[in-house]
This record gives sequence, structure tokens and C-alpha cells, in this order.
Amino acid sequence: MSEPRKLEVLRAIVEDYVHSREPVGSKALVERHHLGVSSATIRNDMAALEEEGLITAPHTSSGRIPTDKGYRLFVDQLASVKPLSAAERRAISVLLDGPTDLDDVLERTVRTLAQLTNQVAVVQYPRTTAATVRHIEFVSLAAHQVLVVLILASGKVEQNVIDLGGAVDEDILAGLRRLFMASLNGLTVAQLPAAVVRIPLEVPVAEQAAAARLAQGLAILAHSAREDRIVMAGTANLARSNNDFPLSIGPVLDALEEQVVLLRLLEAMAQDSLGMAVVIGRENPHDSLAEASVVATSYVPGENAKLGVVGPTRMDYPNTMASVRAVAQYLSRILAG
Amino acid sequence: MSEPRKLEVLRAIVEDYVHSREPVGSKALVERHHLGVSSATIRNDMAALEEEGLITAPHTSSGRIPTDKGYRLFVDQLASVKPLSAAERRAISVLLDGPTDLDDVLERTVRTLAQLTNQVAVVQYPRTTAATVRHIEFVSLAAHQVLVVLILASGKVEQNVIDLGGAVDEDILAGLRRLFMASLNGLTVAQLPAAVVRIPLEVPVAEQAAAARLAQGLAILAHSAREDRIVMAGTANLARSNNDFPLSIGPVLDALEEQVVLLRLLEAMAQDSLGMAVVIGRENPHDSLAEASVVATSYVPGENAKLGVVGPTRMDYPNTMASVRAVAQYLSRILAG
DNA sequence: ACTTAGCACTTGGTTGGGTAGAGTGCTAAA
DNA sequence: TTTAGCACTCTACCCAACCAAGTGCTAAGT
Repeated sequence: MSEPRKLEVLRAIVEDYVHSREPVGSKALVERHHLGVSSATIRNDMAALEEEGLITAPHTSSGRIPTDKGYRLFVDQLASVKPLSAAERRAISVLLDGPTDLDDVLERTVRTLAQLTNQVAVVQYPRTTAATVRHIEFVSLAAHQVLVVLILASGKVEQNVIDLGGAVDEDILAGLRRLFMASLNGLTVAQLPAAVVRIPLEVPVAEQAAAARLAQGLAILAHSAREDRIVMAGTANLARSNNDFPLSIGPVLDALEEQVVLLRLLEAMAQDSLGMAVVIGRENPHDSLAEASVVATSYVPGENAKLGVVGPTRMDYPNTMASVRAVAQYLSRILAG
Repeated sequence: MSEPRKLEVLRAIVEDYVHSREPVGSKALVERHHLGVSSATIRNDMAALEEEGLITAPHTSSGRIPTDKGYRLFVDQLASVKPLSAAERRAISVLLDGPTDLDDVLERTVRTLAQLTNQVAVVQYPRTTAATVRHIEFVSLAAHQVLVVLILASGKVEQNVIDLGGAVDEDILAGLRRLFMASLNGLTVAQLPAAVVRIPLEVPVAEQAAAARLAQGLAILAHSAREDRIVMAGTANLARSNNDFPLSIGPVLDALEEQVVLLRLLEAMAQDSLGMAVVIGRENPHDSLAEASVVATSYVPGENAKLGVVGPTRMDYPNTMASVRAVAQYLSRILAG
């Protein structure tokens, strides 16, 4: 019994099962893949693979399907990265070229990825904890109301309306703005809250109340700027691809709506040497994703903003990984440009 | 055969079917509802109702289920508006009290509504076509790059990074900003594009190229500010409530992701005297929602920003309508305050 | 030491018939 | 107009038989 052939059998099982969604038997295998041996030999190999926990039989005397462990070995050692077709690459570039507004680009990215993979696509917003303050603006709206705008070097803009508690002269507001800018310019979002509380102490008593409110407004903005967000698309694909397995889609939709779960998961995913991260079935910490796999990668090399797809464990890993990687590369190129 | 009793029978059928999800027969009806007549009489009434197209029998000699027309008559004439329970009202106020940042509030609103109705909830952003320009800001980022920020009276902030095509002095940029502000202040978003194109003609030749780029950037922002958006939550409820009818959820998810469909639908929905709008099954223009109903209402009396839920035609209309109305009232109170 | 042919055995899915239950429509009487 | 009764019609369910696919094992072949 040769080790290489055993792995070849595993690969064949994974590929056939992903394709047909039905347990695959020894006879069908030798027919579809021209392994030069008989079905009996394959049966022996299969018994060995089952022994190792890489495949399993849903019922006695039915074909085999890969286990999570089997998929794991497949993606780690057996999957060759298929390059995307020209049509696919064209689709990506067409869909992603255009205005470079962050929201816009991420929106189109997630749609493209969903369409490309026929699965649920998720894109995490670039993390802004390390982003520095680029600009601060106070805009008078009504007598007491001021719109506080915080612009970060990453291009992200946060704003909120606050109440000053009393009328404040335009000139004073402008002066305060200059003071805030001078004190905060270049700080990271993480540093801002600590720095901002000291500012009111430096202004004339008459302006302290207003300055304190502004400071608090900025602190809130800094806080919400640090919040991670994800956008997603393609939830309908989930319903389609799993129409024979409708039981499991509820939990998955749940997990997807609880963005925190997904964010933590993306955060924790370890990437291989090529930067791809794959979590398969029950490897996942969250039970509701027990029958789902996540394929993700960072799209900005330094930071760990990620993007990826969520689909059934029985997914076409090579193609999915190729799509995820390609989209990530396009996106990082666009954001860098 | 009395007309009032016939309607009573229809009401009973709708209520039982919504509750049990199974076709309801004459015998079961007389048992559950103490109508003072025999099952044979009910059968006669049912035959009449079927004649009128208000109910239908899935198969010969099975119970009856309401048709879209039957639901329509039910909501128009038979449904009494049940007040929410104290617990429900408490849930709403707890969930919706808090910061009044627009994004935040709408997000919490949609979650609350989804949880309350166990259906998919949608909330449309307030329309901004009529919003006027409150403030414009140009922020230098890199040598050629400027962040253009457009702030509307509604509190909405749109921003985008544009490339000026060449270096521009800070002072010149400030001057341009004042000019733009003077020309555009108070205009509506709808008027902005026409007004903005004339501005570059009024500046020195040396600044015209930059002014033109800025103008175009603003026009784009105005355009995207006019775009309507919706937020939604509770898609998992769809999977849960329809677990016996998994076929139809794919199309519905599709329609929900194509926000345009939903926006147009909300737009077109006619409201009754109480401000509630209900579209039932095939009354809906879009085929993918043929088995779904939409219950919506405006949450800002003047404008037509709407909020509502999407669910199976077989839904509990009275409770759903009560929830939608209550949430809308809370939301408008919060936004007004 | 592997591989292979052959065979007995297991099992899920499908088909057909038979039955029970729920429900209807109709007729005739109250 | 209502009601009781009855014949009729479905669907859902169960059961048996059967088929197809697949396995594990043994014994023979290389």
C-alpha cells in the first residue's frame, strides 16, 4: 500500500465529493480518475484513510466523505493553487476599477467576491487603532449644536453632533479648533482619549465648559473609530448552495449577523506562508459555524484587516482560495494607489 | 347564510392558519372558535368564501388556507390593532434609548424590530434629496490629494478623496473653499450639481484646473448623498420561520440584497389612514417576493422615510403591524428630540 | 508483499399496495 | 337557513419487496 497513492485517493475523494455532494465509492473513483489500480485496492486504501480519521462513511456500506481533518490535510498538502481564469480576472478588474472612496470600494469588493465564489463574502474595514489624527473640524449647526468631525490619516471620517450647553461665539470655536488640532495632530486614535482630557485645562475659564464638551465628543469619536466593522454580501448564496441542507443555514446567518463573532474569528486566524488562512468546520470556536469553513487573508500586508468567504465545509477550496487571494491583491493595489 | 358570520369565519381561518401553519377544516374551526353553528354550516360559508376567491384548498378535500386576497380583506377590515404588551414596550424603550447618533439609532432600531417581530426588519435612511448644504471642507492630505467633505443640514456627512492633478497651495485651497461655500451654502443636494459647475469659471486661470476637480468631487458627493440606503437585520429569522418552506428563502434574500428593489417598493407603498402600508404576496411587483408580505410605515411624518418588516405572507399581521407602528413612533420621537 | 477477482452482506432509496384520518360536497330532513 | 348523515376524495403513513451501490473479507495471482 503506497503512501502517495493513499493521498491521491484522498484528493480524489475530496474533489469528487465537493463536485457531486454525494458520498463517493471505490468503483466510481477508479472510473473517474485513472488511477492504475482496481477498486479493491482503493477499498484497502480507503479503509486505511478511515482508520486515520481522514474520511468517514455516513452509513455502513455507503461511500466515504472527507472529515474536517481530511479537508485540512487536503488544503495543507494536496491543493494546488489554480490560477483564475482570464474571465474571472477581467470581472475583478472591471468591478473594482472606479472611484476609490473607501466605503464604495469595499462594497464593490465584497459583492465581487461573493459573486466569484458563490458564497458569503466578508470584508473587514481597515483597522484604525493605529491611524493618526489628520484633521479636526467643528461646524456650528444651531445655537448650541456643533458637528464634530474627526478625520484620520487612513481616510476614515467620523462625525457626531454634540450639544455645547450654551451659545459659543464662532471665533472662540475657531480658536478652540486650532488648539485641539495643535494638541492632537498626529496622535493615534488610541492615544487621543488620554490627550484630549487635558485640553480644557489650558483654556480661559469662560471657555472651559465648551472645551470639555468638545473633548468628550472627540473621545467618543475616537472610540467609535476604533470599532471594527465588516461588510458582507451573498447571504442568498448560502441558501442556494445549501438547499439540500437547509437546517444549518439558520445558525450561520445568526453568526454572520453577530459581527463580533466573525471579527474575533478573523482576528484569530493564523495565516500560512502564503498569507492564506483557512478554518474548517469544527476547528472553528463557534458552534454555529460547525458546518462552515472560512477562507480569509489580509489585504493590507502590514495591518491585519482581512477579507474572505464563509461557506459549507464541503467547498471548492482551491478555487475559493484563489479567488480570495486574487481579490485581496486587487484591493490592496487599489488602496495603495 | 349571514354575511357577518362569513367574515367571522374568514377571520378564524386566517388566525388559525397563521398560528398552526396547516390548512384549517370546518370541524376544527367550530371547536376552537365558539361560533354557534355546526360544521356543515361552516362548510357552506367556506364554499362561498372560496367562490369569492378569499380562501383556497391546496388539494381537494383538505382544509382551506387564505389567499392573498383573503389576507388583504383581513388586514383591511377584520384585524383589530392589538396594543403591545408592557414587556414589549419596555424592550423598545430600553433598546432605543441611548446615544442619538443617526447610524447608531437606526442600527438599534432595526435590530429591535427584527427581534420583536421575529422577521426581517428594514429601515430606510431619511431621504436627503431636500437636505441643504451646511458646510464644505477641503483637507489637504498629501501633495496632490484633498479630502472633500460635504456636510448637510440633516447631519449627514459625505466625504471622498480626490486628486487635484498638481500641487495646490494651502492658501489658495482655503480661498477656493470660501468661494465654494459662498456659492453653495443653503442649496439643496439636488441643486448642487448644476450650481457647482459654474464655479471654476469665476476663478483665476491658474486655479481653474484645481477648482474643476473640486467641483467634480462635490458633485459626486452630492450624488451619493442622494442615494437612498437601507439597513436590515434578522435575516436569520427568515431561515427559522420558513424551515418547512426552504425553497422560497433564496429569492427573498436575493431581493433583500438588491436594496434597490426594496427601496422602490417602500417608495411605492400606499399608506392607509393610520399611516400603515401592507403589501401582500403577489400584490408585490417583484416576483421574488411573491410569497412574502411587507408591512411598513413612515417614521417621519413629513418625509417618506420608511421602516418595516418583510416576512411570509402567512404572518401575524395584527401583531406585526402593532410592532412596526410602535417602533416607528419611538424612532420619530427620538429623532425629533 | 501487494494487488485483484469474487462473493456474501449491509443499507438506503424507491416502488406499490393497503389503510386511517381528515375533510369536502351533497342531499334530505328539521 | 341550518343541520345531520353519508359517500367520496385526498394525503400521509406504514410495510414489504426490491434494486443499486458499496463494503469487507478471503483466496488466488503476480
